[in-house]
Amino acid sequence: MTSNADIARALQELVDLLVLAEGSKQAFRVRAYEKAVAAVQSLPREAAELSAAELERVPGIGKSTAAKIREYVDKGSIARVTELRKRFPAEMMELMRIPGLGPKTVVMLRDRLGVTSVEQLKQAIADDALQGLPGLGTKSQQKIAIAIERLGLHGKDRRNPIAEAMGIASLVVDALAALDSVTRVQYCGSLRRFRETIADIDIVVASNSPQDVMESFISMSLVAEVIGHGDTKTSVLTATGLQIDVRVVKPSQFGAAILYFTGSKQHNIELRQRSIDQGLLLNEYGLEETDGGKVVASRTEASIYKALDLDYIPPEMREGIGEIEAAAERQLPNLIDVGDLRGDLHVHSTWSGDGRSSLDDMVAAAAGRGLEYIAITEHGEDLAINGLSRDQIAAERRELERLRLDYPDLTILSGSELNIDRHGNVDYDPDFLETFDWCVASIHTHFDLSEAEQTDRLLTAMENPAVSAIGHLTGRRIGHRPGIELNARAVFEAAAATGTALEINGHLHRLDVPSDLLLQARGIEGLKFVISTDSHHTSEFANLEWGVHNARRGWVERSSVINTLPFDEFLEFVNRKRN
DNA sequence: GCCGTTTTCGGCCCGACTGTTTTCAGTCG
Repeated sequence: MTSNADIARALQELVDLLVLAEGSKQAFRVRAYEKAVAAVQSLPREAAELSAAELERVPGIGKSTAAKIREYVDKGSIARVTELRKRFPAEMMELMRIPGLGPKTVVMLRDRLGVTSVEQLKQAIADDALQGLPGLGTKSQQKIAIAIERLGLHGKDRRNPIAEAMGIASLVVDALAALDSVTRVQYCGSLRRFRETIADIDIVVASNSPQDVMESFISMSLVAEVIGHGDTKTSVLTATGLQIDVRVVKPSQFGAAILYFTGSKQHNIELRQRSIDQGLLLNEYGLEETDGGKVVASRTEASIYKALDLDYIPPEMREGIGEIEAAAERQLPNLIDVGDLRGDLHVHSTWSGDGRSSLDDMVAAAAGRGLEYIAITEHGEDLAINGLSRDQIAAERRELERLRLDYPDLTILSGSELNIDRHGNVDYDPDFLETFDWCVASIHTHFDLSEAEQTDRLLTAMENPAVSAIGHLTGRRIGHRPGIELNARAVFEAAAATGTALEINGHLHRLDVPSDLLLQARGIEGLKFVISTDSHHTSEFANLEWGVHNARRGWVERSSVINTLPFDEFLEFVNRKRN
């Protein structure tokens, strides 16, 4: 069946083509289809199973888009797209990837110079043919030449794994926060919304001395090149081509500024529309009355949402997929905070071949974080090199006995991270499996099976009474390895039916279950999650926070996360499946 | 193209920066 992701991709191509046809990203038709893409992506049902009439009832999808979705599902292509492809072939679309080149310029280059590919554009620049064209001078020609050289390094569609971006953002935030003239600093953009890949880093600074801030920023050693430098806004590139934008505002405008720079674009548009409807104007400096300009709110994000008669919407949810309507109706999900988590059920130590902190250190770190219970889950014996034999597990359990005496306030479970083989079987035998308090089962091999095979092996693993949770569901490594193919809905329904929790792995390289799949899991009765760190080092208990961010992005309710429960209730969940 | 308890037509978010301009178009977020 055609997946929602497939349909969204097809519509996105239509969006990209229409930008050229309409001459602007802001064209209403472009924006309408853009909205439809987001609607399909966040649809909790399979769009392919809906009739045109049903599709039209989805907000953001009208008569024309509904027909195109049906056309794509039924015929595998959209006539309008095929027609536009002839006008704007793929090579020409490539030109749109060059930073600084927009639809107007791309079309003009074709009409005036016959340029329809990057190679032809390079030749035209070599021939000095660009300058003199309307709106283009020597500088434009130079900038385009440089941008072509860097294409791929930091083009418009370059995206960086969140783990890399988070590290760099933290460096800059810490450096700017240390300045005397700075009162607040916050990274914003897709990083704050906790998207898994980040195009560039946006940082907002509250200060009355913007010049000081900008000078400190551009003198940082990680800055390789300054690409834009104004009174309040500076853009730079790092040596690896990652773009960082710093914007300075007055402390009284900080809330409005971080709201604006956190986005998403669609969320901002909807907030501003709502403002207009209430006779207000919203920009990055504040929310003010349209007539008179009296500022209604600006210092904090919360005050702006309140002034717009909305519940506070956390950054992770600001994607323009219905969160504003939900906030208006007081129907936002009851989201989870990191402080709600009482336990971590996926922890390794050096007993596992890939662990990097000792068992004693891991337990001490967990206790230090104030956790009430943890499961030590070394790799199962089937994982070559890293896994533990039965004898090793017996030996480690003796260590656990000693540690339980040392940490009376921490319940320490003897667990395992089992390996799901290609047929859905796991390590050890049923009798030995019963001796564990908690087992999470994960896929570590055979990433290239078909969707049906992957789904089957997961379903088989979930039927095993010893398997209390499925670890890092898709097995993806963000930016490095895609996840396995799987029928997500079938897996979610089986997890709910068998009483198997799905792990939300908080490792920044994983964030797995991915948030887009979590959105699809909304409304499945009885489905439970466990937010885990997959710690291999004491520092990685911080992954609990990342896991929570990812869960919030997926609108996961606190009540569906089992490690928010007091230990005895958590144990009830485990035993319900075992008995 | 989508949407609507004041609209089925006429709206549709807002501003910074750059390079080309002598007041603005294009791009970007």
